[in-house]
Amino acid sequence: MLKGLKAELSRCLAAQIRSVFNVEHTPVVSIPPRRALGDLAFPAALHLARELRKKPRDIATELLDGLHFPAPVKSVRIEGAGYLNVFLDRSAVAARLLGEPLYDPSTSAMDEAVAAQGPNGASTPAKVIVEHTNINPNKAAHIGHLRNAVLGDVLVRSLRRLGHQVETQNYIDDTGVQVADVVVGFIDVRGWSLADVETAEEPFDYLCWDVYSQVGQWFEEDKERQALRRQTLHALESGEGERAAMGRLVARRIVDRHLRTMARIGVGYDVLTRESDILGLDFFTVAFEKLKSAGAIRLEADGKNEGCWVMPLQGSEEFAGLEDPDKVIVRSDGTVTYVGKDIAYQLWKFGLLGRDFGYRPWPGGAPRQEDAPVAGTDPGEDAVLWQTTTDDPVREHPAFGAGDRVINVIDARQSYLQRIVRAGLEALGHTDAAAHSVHFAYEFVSLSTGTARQLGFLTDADDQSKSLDMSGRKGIGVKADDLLDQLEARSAEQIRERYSDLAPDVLAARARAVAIGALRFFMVKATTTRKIAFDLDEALAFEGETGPYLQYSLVRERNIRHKLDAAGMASEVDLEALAQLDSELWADDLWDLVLQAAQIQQTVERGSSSLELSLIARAALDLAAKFHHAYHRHRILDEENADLRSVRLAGFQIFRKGLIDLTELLGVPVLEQM
RNA sequence: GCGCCCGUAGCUCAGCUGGAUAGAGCGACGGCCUCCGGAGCCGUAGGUCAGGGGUUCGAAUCCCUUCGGGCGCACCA
Repeated sequence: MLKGLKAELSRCLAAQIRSVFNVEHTPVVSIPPRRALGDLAFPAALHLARELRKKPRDIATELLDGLHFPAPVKSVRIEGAGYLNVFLDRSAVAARLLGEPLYDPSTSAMDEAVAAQGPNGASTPAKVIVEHTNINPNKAAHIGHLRNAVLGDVLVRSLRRLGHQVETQNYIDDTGVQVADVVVGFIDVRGWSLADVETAEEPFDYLCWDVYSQVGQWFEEDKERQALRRQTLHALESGEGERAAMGRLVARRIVDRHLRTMARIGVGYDVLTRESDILGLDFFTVAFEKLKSAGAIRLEADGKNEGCWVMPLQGSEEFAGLEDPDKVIVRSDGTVTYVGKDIAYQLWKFGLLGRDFGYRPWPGGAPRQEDAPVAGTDPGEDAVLWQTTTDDPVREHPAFGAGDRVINVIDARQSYLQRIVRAGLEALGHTDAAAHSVHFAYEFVSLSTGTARQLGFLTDADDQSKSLDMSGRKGIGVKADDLLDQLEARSAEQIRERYSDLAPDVLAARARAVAIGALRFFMVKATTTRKIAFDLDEALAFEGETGPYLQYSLVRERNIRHKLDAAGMASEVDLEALAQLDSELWADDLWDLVLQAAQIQQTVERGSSSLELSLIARAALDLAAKFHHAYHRHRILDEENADLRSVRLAGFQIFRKGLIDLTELLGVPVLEQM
């Protein structure tokens, strides 16, 4: 909302700098730390000090002489070291903010470089592909997977809000070792038939969680047994026989569970891409030919990689200092490594492979979210969730892949592999695609020592100084659904304390909304470069910097409007009348609330372009905190001065508009009551 | 060994491209419901921003270095 005004004033000041000093400078705009110093600040004089060899304050003085800013600027003053600070007509600005949309597309920082290279020219928005979740379909989702899914989902929401065309993909590695191990677990360890697995009771993902850690131990007991893993892996890749059928069954049932878990928190996808289809449609064969003819890979005749096709990396500075300057793409036994498959997949994502998947709707459709508390996530009854397929593709389907930019949400431990995939694109001459391949790297989630001990993963004898890494193989971790269940139970308990006579379904729906808000906010709040030591007590807290804190602020705001309506008073301000009110009516702390809300577009732009989504969470927190503060200091219902009531109501309306937007991006449900 | 990330209050962390008196939350202590719901608000205590150098009018922020911690550097994904 504020962005247009800032740009306008910035241009104005740039013209003044040009006429006074004859230099080109694009002034930045900030907000002073205290309202007494002004509403906007231009540190231009400080930035020009070196170039002009003058004291900042002297530069500011020269600039101020003859400087004219248009309305709604009321005055300009020099403050501090040489800031040019602007004071605004608060009522006029507030009226303008309420009348305008929160996002101004004309000032949106659309990625023009990418848009211009799009197949349809710069007029269409660039297509961004975001891949996230990507859980191995062999066990229940745990809290580490939740971090991935929530970050990916918030990124998707933010990009869409800024006007980008986004396609959300969830990659299903249904032919990997992890699925193979569970197949071995069912067939060789437990002696189950296909029918046994088909009819196994829910929760199937919980069952597999145990089978997977069981088979891990079983392999440990006798290393010879690992031959079964290799045998199963080959079966999965060829797609033939009972083991392959078992693998398909396990993957289908597990993916179904994962989709339900994610639907619970309002996370959905456009298309599920399956590794088995990448193999079945010979994507790698195509990529392999391209790599060979581009000279990007070579067959090793001797040495430790004898018989392998390798991609040399030593030419690139990025990989300088590596012990082994070559990366194996095709193993000596002829099978393809993960990186090889991923290069083929990445080529498809950019539309550079020259081959496409077949598609069909996911059986049963996209899982619905119960009560749909997360805004904008209910896919609707007729919504189709697409999956890739080799056998039975349908003719009519949306166009998938062929993005202008690709963002892969994968934890930071895989940075090296992501860089090799990018190097592969470069080696094929696709410099643009390589430049637009983004690895959204976040640090992984471990368990705090307290929580690890609480759950019995650590004993008092263990090293208590560091957190415990989760491990599916060892069965160490907190299942996503367990955490959600606990959150729901905890919030139901708290709601019951406040409202003892709620109908069970109303109580359950509210408890779900609070639980989702707490969980999603928790996952986005942390900086992505910081490892989360997951602590159950902290995650279950509903006070302080939490999702429920945001939700509660909106409940309070709603209550004011309800009371105003009940008292026969206006619960919305008249914008024209508001614009005429005296700026002095706005207390500084109330005005802070407005300024914070007015910066949302820039926060979301900065958050999504830097992939630091915690900025969005922090902005929401800051906004809610300012509201709670103003709520206590500036009452509306018992205020006798009608102008003061208007100004306060306007401030709260701007707050609501802003925080509702941020909660939608974060996927934190908004409640009427809690 | 090489590369990336981290080191800020008792604990968990914010501090954006260097800029106006280092901020939150939790925990501790003390206040505030005859109410616009206390999942909230206000206050007190608590910090040589790991150490050392450098660049600058100005450094928690940029550069170098030392010391701690984490992750990665497979014919596993």
